[in-house]
Amino acid sequence: MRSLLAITKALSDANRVRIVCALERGELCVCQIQELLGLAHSTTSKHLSLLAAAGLLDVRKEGRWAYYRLADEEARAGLREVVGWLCRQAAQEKHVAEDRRRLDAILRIPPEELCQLQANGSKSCSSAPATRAGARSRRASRTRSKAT
Amino acid sequence: MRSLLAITKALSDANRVRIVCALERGELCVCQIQELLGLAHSTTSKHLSLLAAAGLLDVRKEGRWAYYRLADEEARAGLREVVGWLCRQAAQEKHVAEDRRRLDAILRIPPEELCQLQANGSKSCSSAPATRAGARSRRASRTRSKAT
DNA sequence: CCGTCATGTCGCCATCCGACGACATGACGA
DNA sequence: TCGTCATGTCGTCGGATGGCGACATGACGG
Repeated sequence: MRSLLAITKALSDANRVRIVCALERGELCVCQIQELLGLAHSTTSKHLSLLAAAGLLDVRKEGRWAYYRLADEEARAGLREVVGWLCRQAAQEKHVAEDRRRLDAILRIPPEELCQLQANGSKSCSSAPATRAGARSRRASRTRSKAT
Repeated sequence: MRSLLAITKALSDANRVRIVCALERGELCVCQIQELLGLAHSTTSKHLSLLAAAGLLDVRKEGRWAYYRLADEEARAGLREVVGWLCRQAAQEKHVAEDRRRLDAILRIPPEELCQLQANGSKSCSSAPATRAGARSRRASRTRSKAT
């Protein structure tokens, strides 16, 4: 009952379901997920830790950055089955469809830019992609140029 | 996100998972589930209501008695898939295996007897089936003889 | 080394949730 | 009709949980 409940409890929160659905499209770094959810980074980190502890997510650390993705070994415990069901159900909810749109916008912003904006206190930079965010980010894109 | 979260939240509690797994063997009346869980009847009733509200259970009222079973229309919303996965995962947990044993014992006690014992304050009559519970229940078994 | 930065952890607070007892409801039997 | 009985509902209470800010950690750049 331990691990089973860990999984069901992990999937019983709206923001965590949003994370899982977002990661179905591929791995994301913490700041991108934070931007998608619109939560404080501490809260985001806690959700990610909880999902990872339940075996649903894997982490890949690269320097100061952390990339989360759906666990590769899902098939082992039959997790892939539930995750697939979850995302299929979620796809019918408008909230998740909205998230897909927002994620598209977020992915167009370089992650370093995201972190800068988040540090500066601007809460929803993804809802204002019209600011030509990419322009100012040329400067900062040295550090992580190798990462996707 | 509404109904999806209702389902995942409903399955995020150990006692509710136990209920779902127990009902995989067939419908049960409230007093039998209450006895299996060892909870107050108000708590049991609340759990059942929550599961039914999420669409996981159906109720069948017969006189003063209420029988709960896994929802027939699960296939419609793809619920059967999750319930199947849940019970398969749960079957590997010793808690649920223990529940199967206890449920066997409970099913050997006439429901009216169960309710009498519960009303008399004896908490775990299923753990003491050696009292020849069936003997005294001959008197009371008129009312519900047609059920089951 | 030292500052900066992305992330993780901790402590706090508001809210949610599961547990219970007490009472309400509706059905059966007298 | 009236008491009894199985179940449902309500109010309450304590613990769990999600949210945040503040601080710790470890990596990069100087």
